[in-house]
Amino acid sequence: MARNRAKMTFLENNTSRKATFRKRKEGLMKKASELSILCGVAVAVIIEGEYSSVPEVFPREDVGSVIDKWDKLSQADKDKKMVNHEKYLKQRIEKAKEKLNKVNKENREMEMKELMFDCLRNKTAPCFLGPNELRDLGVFIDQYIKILSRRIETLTNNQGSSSTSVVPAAAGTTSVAMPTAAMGSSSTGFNNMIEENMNEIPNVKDFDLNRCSEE
Amino acid sequence: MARNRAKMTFLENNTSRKATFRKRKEGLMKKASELSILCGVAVAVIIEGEYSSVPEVFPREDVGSVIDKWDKLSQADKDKKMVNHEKYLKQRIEKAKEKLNKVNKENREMEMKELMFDCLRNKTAPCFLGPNELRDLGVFIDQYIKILSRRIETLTNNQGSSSTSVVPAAAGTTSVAMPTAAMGSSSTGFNNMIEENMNEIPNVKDFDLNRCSEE
DNA sequence: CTGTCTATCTTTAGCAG
DNA sequence: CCTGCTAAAGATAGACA
Repeated sequence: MARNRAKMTFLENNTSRKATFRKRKEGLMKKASELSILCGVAVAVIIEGEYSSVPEVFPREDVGSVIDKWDKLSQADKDKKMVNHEKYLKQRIEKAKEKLNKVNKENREMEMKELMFDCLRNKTAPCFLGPNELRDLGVFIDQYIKILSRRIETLTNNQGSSSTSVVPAAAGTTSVAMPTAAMGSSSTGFNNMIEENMNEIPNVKDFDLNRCSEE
Repeated sequence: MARNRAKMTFLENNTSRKATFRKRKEGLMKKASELSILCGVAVAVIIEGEYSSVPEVFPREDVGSVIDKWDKLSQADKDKKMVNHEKYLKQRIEKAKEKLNKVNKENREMEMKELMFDCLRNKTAPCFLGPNELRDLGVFIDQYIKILSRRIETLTNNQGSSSTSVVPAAAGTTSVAMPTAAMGSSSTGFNNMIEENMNEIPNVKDFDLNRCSEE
């Protein structure tokens, strides 16, 4: 996993597999050692090598004591803890998918936001938008206005004399059915609010899909 | 091990120790998983947590099969493989020390080389050198000249008409007792040779001592 | 094969919500 | 307690000696 990102599959090439085995075994042992030292816990690592007839074993007084404790557990406890590799990987895939969905959602939101502010700047919606996109944009703007309204309400009610410059009470909770049209004639107060928010248009986040395929 | 380098000791702070434990446990499991996949070997990791009553266990069909194989080994094989943590760390320290010595040696050599070429440039030895340093420098230059002579011999004997421009046969194998004096009146041939070598004066290498203290 | 180098990729300590 | 972020340290694949 350097120079060029390798995909996470069995290494067919004999030479490189063995080289990788040696290197990564060292790395794993080191990590185990560090975890053991930093957190004061016993750690045992057993690697059943195709390269060494005898399993490679890591640290801690003797591996036996750690193993013994494992052996003495009830079967129920073992079942609970003994995640096999496939389950482990499935768990990781699930987590990765969740993250992917979340980031995709965030991306969509941000694109919407950018689009919305573009509309405001040009006083019209981009001509490349289809009916579906326009509807989605409308829904998004509705929600956005609601959020802004709620915030305005909170701020005016709780701390009317706050130093934070907030637009008094324009563009209330009215839902905008056809937003692009509505925005073309928005009030001055609303425009001020827009100005303030212009600065915080975030960039579309990136999400590395390879991280999913790797796990 | 980010932002600021932490020393490798038990984490006294309860909160950060637990946080580190969780993070590093995940990391260790991931590494184990990867090693298992890439090299097609069975790997078992058992972590006896102070945070979980039951040991944390990693992958591979069932950990039991890996453990069983370990259990079935002869005591002799076990002793051979069952390096305890202290031994493991001592081994690493040994290796680190060897590396340190090696790098120190290289550094000294390179400093000598630089010094030598400084002498040649200025046609005299730096005034800050004590008798011992001068003697060491003399010894070094002796050796250097010998190496050069040997190379010249090889090249002139084996490929006298080679395209490689090499000084014919100056500054033979004569040992220089007081090198700085001798060099002040060196032959033109030798000076040419020096010119050629000027380009390859290497920088003094660095060696991170922290890497030793950490292990 | 065993060790060394280094450009890249991955892990993680310390913070901020 | 947990989650997410990020700068910095660590790990390592591929090439080479």
